[in-house]
Amino acid sequence: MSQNHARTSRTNDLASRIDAGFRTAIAAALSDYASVNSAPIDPLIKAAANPKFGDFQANFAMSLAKSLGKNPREVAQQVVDAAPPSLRDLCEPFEIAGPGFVNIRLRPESIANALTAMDSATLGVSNDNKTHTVAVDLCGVNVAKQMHVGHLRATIIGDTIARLFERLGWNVHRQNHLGDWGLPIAMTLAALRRAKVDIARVTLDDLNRAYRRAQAEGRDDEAGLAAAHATAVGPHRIAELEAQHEGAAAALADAHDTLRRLQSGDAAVVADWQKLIDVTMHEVYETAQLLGVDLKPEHNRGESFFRDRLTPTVDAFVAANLAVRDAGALVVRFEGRERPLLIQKSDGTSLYATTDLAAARYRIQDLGSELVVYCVDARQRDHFNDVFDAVALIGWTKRADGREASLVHVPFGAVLGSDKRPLKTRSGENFTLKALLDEAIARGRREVHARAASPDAPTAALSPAELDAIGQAVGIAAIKYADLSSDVSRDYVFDLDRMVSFEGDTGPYAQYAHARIAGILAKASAQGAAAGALVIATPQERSLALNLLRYPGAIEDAASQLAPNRIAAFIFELANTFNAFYQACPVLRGADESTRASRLHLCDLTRRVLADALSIMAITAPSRM
RNA sequence: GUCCCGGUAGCUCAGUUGGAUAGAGCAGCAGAUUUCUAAUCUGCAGGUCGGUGGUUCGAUCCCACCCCGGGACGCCA
Repeated sequence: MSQNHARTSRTNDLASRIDAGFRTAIAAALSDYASVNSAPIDPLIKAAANPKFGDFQANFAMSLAKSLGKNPREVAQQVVDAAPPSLRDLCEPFEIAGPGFVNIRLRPESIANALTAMDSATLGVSNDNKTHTVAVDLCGVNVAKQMHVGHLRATIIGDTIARLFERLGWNVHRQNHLGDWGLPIAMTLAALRRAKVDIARVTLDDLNRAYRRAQAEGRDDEAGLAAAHATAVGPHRIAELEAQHEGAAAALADAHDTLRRLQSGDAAVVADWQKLIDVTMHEVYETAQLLGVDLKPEHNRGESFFRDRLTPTVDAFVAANLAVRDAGALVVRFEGRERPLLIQKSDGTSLYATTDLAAARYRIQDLGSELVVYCVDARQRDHFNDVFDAVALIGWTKRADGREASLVHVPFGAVLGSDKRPLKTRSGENFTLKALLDEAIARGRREVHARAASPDAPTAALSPAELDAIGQAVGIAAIKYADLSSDVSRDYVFDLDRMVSFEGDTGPYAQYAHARIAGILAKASAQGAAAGALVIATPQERSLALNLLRYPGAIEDAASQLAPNRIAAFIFELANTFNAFYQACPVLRGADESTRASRLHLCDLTRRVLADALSIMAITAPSRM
């Protein structure tokens, strides 16, 4: 995947100030030479590969020296000598090492000052004040179908990306592309109406069964019939299959008729269809709430929303000479690609690509998005590749203000069982999301209750209901963190034992670090101890402070790369460095007053950054656990 | 057959426009605890970065070919 999908205004953090300082130094040092290159030279500032090399390193000298035909260490020295005071004041004297690396070590005062500057409501994260707009396609449930693990990913990855941009001050449009139109819905609807079921009173589970039954009924058993003839089974069996075939044909005809009435606005059918959606969405919203996901009716932009835009979409491609007839269907062809994009079936009706094209146009030209993010299963990679190319071909990536929007698919991998096959129940069915979450919550509660049983546990005095609430937060965090903490495009094996573990790179580990800090802060508050001026003295304080300072950059990187795992990696690093600090640096006992005040300040900042980062993934951070 | 995605420690995975000795977690081993919550911390051990060539001062990263695994391929979404 290509890198920067979103341009965010870069924070004025330490790394940026070092970067700016070196740019100035390079320009000054190089003014001696005839301009080698008109482009500004990137000082290539990185976090140091190893603590013994300092905090940051600048890697510009090697490649630059080559183009100048000079010795890299000399070039590095010349640049270092030209460092402006703004840069020199920040750092200890520079060291030139190896082939020409510049090692940069921050002065403790610089760290304390930068951290003090970061201590605000924004925590140093930039805010674009709604000058950018993004649309995020998420969730994408199908009406009358139970949510399964695939929807878990489309929902929480989408929600995290949406929250990430909200945190950066973007205008965010959540788009729930419901499967609420077309033949599958009509089949279920027809079956329910035939059975005279009161649709408003059924559960999603009932609907799910009706959906599957309708699918099975509607399956045209031509293949079975042909096989029966070929393998010479008895006439009785063939008659049975023929009857089934006729039944299927009748069900299908009924479904088509229902679809026609739905599409032409038949009031009774439309009313039942709406009930079907209501029942489905009621449970979807419940699940979303359980997951902490911001998903509401106003985010619905399902297939039905685009129904009147389908014909104009097809017409536009025909008018632009971008679609051609092929075997009765309309296809868009691409240069250098065998695979075409079907935008109209030979019976004249449209299909999913048509809706996606209409939706892309809506998101860019009606909503004004400069970026449209699709959180959809990786198996639809080719499909979106084609759709995006088609949108570009017809020029719909151009926004009202003339700027180009980009469309990006964030493909996510499958959730696998321990057999490395897509997760299934014992009976071979897809796991419903609800079943999965119930199990995780039960596990979280078990862990929390077990620990509260110890008399000196901080949770010992809590009521069972309070412990249940914490346990639920732990269980949900376990699942969400596991899902979001590795590159989302990859498959992962669902292993509840690992996820719910309080050790290692897990949600509960992060929550635990937060609870530990909250415990100290509560105690400090009870003792009347207050945070004060920061003093960075020990290696653990330094490490914690530097990690805190990385927060704004981590958030910006996560956004520009649409990579939730970057947030998780930051959280894990921070929780780790905090725990090391906790071990080595007593806050409330055995420390003089100024040390205590400084460490309390570090604790307070760490807690807020941790809670803020977790909130972007919509993971709750309990104060006790 | 065409195209897409992946292959890094026993297992699960990071690796941010090519940079110093490839990093974590789990599992294993050795330590630390009358705890500001040990759900923790410190240390040890663990690698032909799928393979072979190429580009480069320098490659897990870029290019070519090959091997293995997964996926998608016109009227489902």
